[in-house]
Amino acid sequence: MHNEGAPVPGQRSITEAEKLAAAKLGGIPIRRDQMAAVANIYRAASAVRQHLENSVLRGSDLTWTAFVVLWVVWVWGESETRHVAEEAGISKGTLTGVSRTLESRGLLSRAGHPSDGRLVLLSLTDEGERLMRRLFPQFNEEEAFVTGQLTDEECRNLAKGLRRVVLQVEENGEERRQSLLNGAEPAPRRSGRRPKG
Amino acid sequence: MHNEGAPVPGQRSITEAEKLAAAKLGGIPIRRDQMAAVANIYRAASAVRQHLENSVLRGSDLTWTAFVVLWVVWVWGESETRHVAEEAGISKGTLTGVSRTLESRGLLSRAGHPSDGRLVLLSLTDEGERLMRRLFPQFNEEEAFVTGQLTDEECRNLAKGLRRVVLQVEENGEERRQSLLNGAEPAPRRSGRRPKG
DNA sequence: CATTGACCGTTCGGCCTCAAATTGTACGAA
DNA sequence: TTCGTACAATTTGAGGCCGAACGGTCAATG
Repeated sequence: MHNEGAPVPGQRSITEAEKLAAAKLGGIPIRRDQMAAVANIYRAASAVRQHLENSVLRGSDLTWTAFVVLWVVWVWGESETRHVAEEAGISKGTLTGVSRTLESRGLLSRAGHPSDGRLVLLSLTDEGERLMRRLFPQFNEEEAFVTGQLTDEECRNLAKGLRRVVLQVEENGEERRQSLLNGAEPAPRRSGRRPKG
Repeated sequence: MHNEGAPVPGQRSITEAEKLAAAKLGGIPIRRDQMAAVANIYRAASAVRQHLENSVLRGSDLTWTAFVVLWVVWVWGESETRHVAEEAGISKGTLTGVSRTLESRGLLSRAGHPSDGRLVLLSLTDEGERLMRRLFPQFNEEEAFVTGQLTDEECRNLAKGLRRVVLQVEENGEERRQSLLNGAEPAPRRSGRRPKG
């Protein structure tokens, strides 16, 4: 079977996969180091999310996203939704749904902005505040667990490298995407709302 | 406004957030480096996924997950679904849906295993094969773009650190989660299928 | 040869997710 | 004051996502 040589899911299989991909492409050069970096970023993110959801978050029936939203509002205090969405890394549309769920559970409250009728402000309820005070230390302890094979300095270096990736996309991504389609209109998306008519 | 001090979304805001979180917890120690590492893993994963989906994948109307599934089948060849799900980092249930979508678009084909009636084998159609041959180089080029601020060696180091995180969770995660609930039955989940009766 | 237990992929419920369309508010200019 | 533009959050449609329940298949055991 093709899978015999890869009993360990992590490093082995990726390295193995790289070779197979190289063979597949026969001649066309691959940026292997970059490929490995991206693959492992995604893998690590999934693993960490899964572990957190199935340990500390499970007991409070929170998803990763719901927790992040609560966390953002907790540390920043009452905030406009667009800032929360930005900071939590989700779209405004997603936030509408998530915050409604959290509101229905009595953890979050939404209020109109006193002077600008377009804005909605999010803040934690007392119960939400209590929950975060209890949950965050546990969450942070699991962050320490998942990074347990790294020293403090290695964590800092890891974060530094990742920040460069984030900045690269945030600062140059839009331009890059523009130049990729050079002139063509951006491709449609199968899903998404349709025009009324 | 609370957000004035954080014009750059990456490093600044996280550092700022850490301070605010520290203040919130007043006295309770935080593992900052670990927190920053985890936060940036997730941030980077989202940024990279978003960029890829909105550049090379958009044109073929593929999601990240759909692409990864195709990629796995492409490099490993005809494979049993459980291996594909494992390798792609998604659950079996999700794979059922994704592979059905891909099959309906004529990119993937599913066939029963000749001798074991429980298994289903996935393989690319000719069209799927052609698509990947065309798409992967573009995908890899964007992987190079997002890691453009890192040298080859920095990419390797980044990958190495991330692999340690993945391995830590894969090797010790289950045990850790067990010990966390020490004795208690795992908390229920709000969503998920209900017993028939 | 029937039972049992292990394993496989599918189904299902409740979320999350995005981007585009929509609705509503704000504010400056005509 | 009405218009138009800008920007806010929400709605919507298609799909991804998980984990538990499920129904089918396999192989060993009695």
